[in-house]
Amino acid sequence: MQSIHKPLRSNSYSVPCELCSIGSLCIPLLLNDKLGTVLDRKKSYLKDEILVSKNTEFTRFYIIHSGAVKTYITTADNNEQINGFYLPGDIVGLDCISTKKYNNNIKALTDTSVCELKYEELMSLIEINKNVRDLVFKLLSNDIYNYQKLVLCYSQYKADERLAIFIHSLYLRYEQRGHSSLNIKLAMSRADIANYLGLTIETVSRSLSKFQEKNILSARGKYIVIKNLNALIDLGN
Amino acid sequence: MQSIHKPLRSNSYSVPCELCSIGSLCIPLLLNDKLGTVLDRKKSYLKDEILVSKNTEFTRFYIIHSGAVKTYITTADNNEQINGFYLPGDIVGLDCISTKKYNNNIKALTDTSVCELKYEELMSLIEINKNVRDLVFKLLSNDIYNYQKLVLCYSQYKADERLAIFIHSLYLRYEQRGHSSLNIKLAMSRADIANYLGLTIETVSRSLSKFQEKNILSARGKYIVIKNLNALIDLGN
DNA sequence: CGCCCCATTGAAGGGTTTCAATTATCGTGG
DNA sequence: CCACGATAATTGAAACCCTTCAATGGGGCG
Repeated sequence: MQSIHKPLRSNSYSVPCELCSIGSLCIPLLLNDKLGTVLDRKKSYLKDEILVSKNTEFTRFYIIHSGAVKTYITTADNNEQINGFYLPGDIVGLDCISTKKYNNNIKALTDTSVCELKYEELMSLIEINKNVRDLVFKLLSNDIYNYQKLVLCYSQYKADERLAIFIHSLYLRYEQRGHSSLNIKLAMSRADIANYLGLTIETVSRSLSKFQEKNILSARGKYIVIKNLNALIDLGN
Repeated sequence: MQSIHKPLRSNSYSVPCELCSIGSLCIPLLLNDKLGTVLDRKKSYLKDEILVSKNTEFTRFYIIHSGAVKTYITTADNNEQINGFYLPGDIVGLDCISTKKYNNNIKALTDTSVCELKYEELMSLIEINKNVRDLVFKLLSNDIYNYQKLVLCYSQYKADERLAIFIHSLYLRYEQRGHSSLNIKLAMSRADIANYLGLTIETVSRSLSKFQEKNILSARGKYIVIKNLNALIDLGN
């Protein structure tokens, strides 16, 4: 069974540089001569490795090339609270410009390679390149918009609806990065999904089972096949 | 009874210009000669007046001078979903840079006066003033950070805790704007609070009653007096 | 192949919502 | 200034959804 899914979107999924959120404004492409000072390309981290600890000095953004990371804080009672999953093409750290510190821990969900983009050097680049400036504004603003949608998801929707929205958003995110497919390989565990959605593992599992009974999707471990995209969208209102 | 509270923080509460989120970088202060082209100061709106409708072209930010506004979308089933309250000194519209459209409706909660800051002109100002640029980056980044905290609030906390966090955050926001006081006049109704926190009116009301039984605060209509700030903070873990 | 972890499923309990009724507050006009 | 009506807020009881606790099943990795 698994062999049906595995080739469709494996852990080694990555975006070509021109499809990442930096897009055609990738700093190395713009400034070949500065390559290496602004951007350390393709640094690798192992599954469960911590890229960044909360409250350490903010020095650089992380742009996911392959794999995936989660951002989370540790609450007073030593629980994890995940507030973001980042997939290939995504940029991590935009929330840190104001605080100058990392507001979250960043941990690799699988083996992950990233481009590391130094904050200070990006800022100096902004001064001499209007396109880079506009891009960074756009990325920041888009991040806010995404969080607004997440807030909406939490405060308005029930468990089934939240999960439907979550899976659909994963579909859309892959699509935006040029991987339009009804077959999704989850980078994160059920526990991570539950935590992120403000639910328990059991509830997520039960909702997935309901979706399968309704023939909306099939879920087998980390492999999800969307069988009725419209029904999935409807569930999220 | 009401007369005890009313003078403490009335509807006419406003921040002096140097305490708003724009701070010492207020555009009119920086560029006296450009005043009027970049910023229309102190436009007034009546209670319940809609400043902006969702999906209209994004042209300007709104900086609250006095009063308050809420941002919200209307869901498919014609319900409101509030995702932000903006108090004097706050800036509205940062999420619109990427979409070039307003992502939310903006409505005045009370009679409200705002500074209207044109987007295009702010952008040209950014090119010639590094401080303005850094400020805008900071505001954007801070907005992301705030939404992260809101997401945390939703997914991790129960009704009592959410409400405690909400009231405490109002206290902190007034404090940051130079109005440090345990007496808070709510700009929004119970219905708005409930909607924002993902709860029902009844749950909010019951939680408030519990807080009063524990002598943590007193709530009378829109007037709240925090009687035990530490206990309130503890409730939010 | 076997172990361990992750995921699934079931049943009971708790918190929030829903529905309903009452009380309080605000704005308006006499 | 008080009275009135309309709106907002509070309180109660039942229903529902999600969580919690517990047990079973399955998949991945050494």
